[in-house]
Amino acid sequence: MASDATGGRPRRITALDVARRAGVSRSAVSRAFSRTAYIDPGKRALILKVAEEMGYRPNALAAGLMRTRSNLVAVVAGEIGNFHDAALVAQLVPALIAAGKWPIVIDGSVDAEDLGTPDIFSYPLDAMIVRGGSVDETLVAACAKLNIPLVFSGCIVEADFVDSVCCLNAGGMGMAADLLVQRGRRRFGYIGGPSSWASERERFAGARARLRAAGLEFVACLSADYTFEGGSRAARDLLSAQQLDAVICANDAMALGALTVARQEMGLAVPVDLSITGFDDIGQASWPCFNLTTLRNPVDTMVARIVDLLLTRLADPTLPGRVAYIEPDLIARDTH
Amino acid sequence: MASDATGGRPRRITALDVARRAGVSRSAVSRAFSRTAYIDPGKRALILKVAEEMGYRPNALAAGLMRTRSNLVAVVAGEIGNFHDAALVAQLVPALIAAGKWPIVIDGSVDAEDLGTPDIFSYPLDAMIVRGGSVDETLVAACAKLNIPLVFSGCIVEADFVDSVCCLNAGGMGMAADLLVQRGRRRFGYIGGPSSWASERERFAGARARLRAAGLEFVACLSADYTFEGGSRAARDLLSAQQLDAVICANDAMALGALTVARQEMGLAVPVDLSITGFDDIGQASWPCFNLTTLRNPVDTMVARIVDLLLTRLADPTLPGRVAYIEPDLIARDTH
DNA sequence: CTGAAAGCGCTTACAG
DNA sequence: CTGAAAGCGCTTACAG
Repeated sequence: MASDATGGRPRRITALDVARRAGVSRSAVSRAFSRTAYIDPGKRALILKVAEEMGYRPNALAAGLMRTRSNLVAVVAGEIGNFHDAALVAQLVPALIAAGKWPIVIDGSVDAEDLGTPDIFSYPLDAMIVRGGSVDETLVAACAKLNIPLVFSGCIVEADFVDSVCCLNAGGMGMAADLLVQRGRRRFGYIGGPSSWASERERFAGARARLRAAGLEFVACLSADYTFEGGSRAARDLLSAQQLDAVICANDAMALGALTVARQEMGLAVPVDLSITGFDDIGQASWPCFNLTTLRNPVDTMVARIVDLLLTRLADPTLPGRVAYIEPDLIARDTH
Repeated sequence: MASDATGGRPRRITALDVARRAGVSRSAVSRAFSRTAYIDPGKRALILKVAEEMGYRPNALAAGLMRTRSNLVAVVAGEIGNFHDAALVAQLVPALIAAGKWPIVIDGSVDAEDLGTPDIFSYPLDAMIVRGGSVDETLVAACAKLNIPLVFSGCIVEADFVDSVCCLNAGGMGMAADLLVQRGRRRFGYIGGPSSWASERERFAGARARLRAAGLEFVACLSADYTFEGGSRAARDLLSAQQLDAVICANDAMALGALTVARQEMGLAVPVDLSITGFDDIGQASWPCFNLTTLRNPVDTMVARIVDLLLTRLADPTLPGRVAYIEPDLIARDTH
């Protein structure tokens, strides 16, 4: 490795280093690493061999300066502690890499406004993928200004350069409500998330609409934070204040908390005395100790749609904003 | 935004665009965005205003060509589906960003060898952080050749440019074994992970050593895959073949699976008939339906150590390889 | 098929 | 305090 005048970290091997050692021009080295460029096969082999020996790789940062693509994609994982969001990111990462894009993962706490702090928009991103139940207008504005395509997952954004993939929340929750009504439940409680989230409002509206269609209203509604603990607290409050025979929860984590409180603290038999449903079908929902009745919000389909929207938009940036709807499936297990 | 000759995506605004509009040189624009450079305050304000209007940000890729740092750090998240590893990545991401580094997250499946596929080493990474129970020699060799500092979490790597942070696995499992021996257990089973993992071998050895100190040996050992389902299967096999009064599991996910099988399928009362312990103290371990006795492998401490090792090494790349050991805490809940 | 040259967008001595 | 110039490491027309 080449030495460094400052005496610190040795500098990275460059194409010129390889060119000198192999007795060719830097252009030849560049061509040896290019799929499309013309170069004598024997010469290419020699260059690749010397490069391998010296530990040379073309510097993607320098190459990116010439190309129109950086292959860098920012992934904003709003609630990375949330089981379902974590599963999404876990599957999205390999899918992006397989598509030749490197995911720079960011948690929701990063402030897009503050120019003084590290700024992800310093990088010429190919695109940004955002997971979240609500739209961060600052992000959308920044992407618009910088002309960075945006893919939203979790809610629908209306803008020219933005694509969205979104679960049919209302329809899904409607199925849960229908199932419970049909089973004979009449006194419904609801545990939701922050009503600032579009996805939350859709889920609530979907459940309420189907209850109303059956001539029913929620007896009580509480909003929590999409966590097991939040669902536990909400269920404790709800079930001690009201006589209920069904609790519809806006996601699985809260439903599992509610289920645990109902059984262990309230001494209720689920599903004999009480029905509980969730949303997402996270891994834990199918654990035999829970066997939660829920709606599958399929991560694999979601990831496939996101990557598809991303690649087609990169291929044609002039495309109008598109929305991919994802159909949730009712998974009727043992808690309804 | 400037138009593009090719008619495709408009190109990004450059310092020259801003310079022209503001009537200054490109150097001045560059200085306006630099903390250290001298520039007239009024001129800086003007430039920043024009830049803001035009949506300009210095391109980190071009800037990185001149600097010694790219601020890009690769995070290899071996088992991103694993609850404990997922929690680690979830906390590591904001910690790195707060330290001014952007995490490019990679799943373990990415092949470091294959030059044809997308190659993370094309980017001049400041460092690489690897989470895993075993060492990928290919990665270590690649980092050595490219002089990229490496921080390992989950096992110890002996090399000049590599720092490791590692839980005291043997000591932790020893505490679990001691607790159960002291409680009067005599017929021990063990559910471990792949024995190719150093962490797995340490955990097993730690438990066995303390059993032997009490004159005991494991009655039966099985190795699974660190998942709830794997732990369930192993427990089914173990408990139907052997009469056991304690099962030590190498992680929490497997312990929760084993606990569920013991109670629901085998009709065993835990902790009356059988003790079960885990390792990690993942969030689910404290759910009231489990209340698992386990060893806390503290994610926050681990993340703090990783970032600390990273920053000190970047400050002085000549440092010898260091190891930060993390003390696990016995969390005695209700399953022992 | 090849090398010399221009240029990608930035930063940083260098003169002034 | 400022601008013109050199240079970071690469790619890509341009002549040959």
